Amino acid sequence: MNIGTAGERAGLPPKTIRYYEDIGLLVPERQENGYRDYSDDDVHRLRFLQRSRSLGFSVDECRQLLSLYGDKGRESAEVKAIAETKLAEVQRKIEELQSLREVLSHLVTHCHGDGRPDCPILDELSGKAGD
Amino acid sequence: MNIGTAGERAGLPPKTIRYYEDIGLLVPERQENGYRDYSDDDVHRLRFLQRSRSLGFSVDECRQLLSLYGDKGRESAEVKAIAETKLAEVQRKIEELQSLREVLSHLVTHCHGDGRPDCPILDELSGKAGD
DNA sequence: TCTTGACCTTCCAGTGACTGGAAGGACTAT
DNA sequence: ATAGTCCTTCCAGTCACTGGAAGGTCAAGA
Repeated sequence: MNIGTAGERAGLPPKTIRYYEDIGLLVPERQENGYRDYSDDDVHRLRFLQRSRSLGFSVDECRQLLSLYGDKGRESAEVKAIAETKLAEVQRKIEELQSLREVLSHLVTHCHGDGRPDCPILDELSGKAGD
Repeated sequence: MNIGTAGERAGLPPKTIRYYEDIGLLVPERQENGYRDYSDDDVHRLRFLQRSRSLGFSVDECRQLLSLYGDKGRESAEVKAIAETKLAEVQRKIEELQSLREVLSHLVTHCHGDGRPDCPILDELSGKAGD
């Protein structure tokens, strides 16, 4: 199967799939004409990668997950540990963004937003407003 | 004032400050020996940049904010618009991460995480579990 | 058969916002 | 004089792609 078709089935652009090959994530067979040849199994792995990436796993984490996926003798504890770490990271990011949201929404509601040049947002950013 | 001192006062590493100069965000005077010379006003701007960046504004947005900050005749509406756009982005990111958290925490709680090789996380990632 | 257009190939460069490191000059303290 | 810390520039690397150029391959239609 050509890269375009594989990409469609896996939900990934060909560019990305070639990149994954470059970094050794998934190296397909080649057809006689030099085109990459993806098997159904490859497409499965690509979809696996697509899902993992969209869940926020780094490419390196995906590499681990993929090798665990292919390893019949693996222990699910390893996989769980990776997922738990990621979950904690996501939680931390959510909290950071929430406090960021508080500050921004405070700024926005206190700015009259008309033609007057004085602006509480810039005042706050510049540190005028009592840090 | 040397770059190290300016960096300490503004909460930014010298490398970053030099980078900001490279991209034309803040170009300081030079001392006779060739060292960069930061005024108190420069430090103020650097702190402004540090705050804005940590609030999630892109460098380009910071550039806009900084020029509005220096523009006595600006309208606060412009500033408010930038902040509102950013607020909406932050909100969207929070929502994305929350749904990501749901999936991950579902995965984690359903994985027994022991020596057994079968693992619901990998099953889910591979698409076995009914997509 | 020719041609068009879509697909494929490789390679190189750019993104954003830094960060690391090398090589060398300047300054301070002892 | 010397050691150590700061400063300079320049180049390269990060992460995960993405864009584009130049050229090869293939399938369909006139």
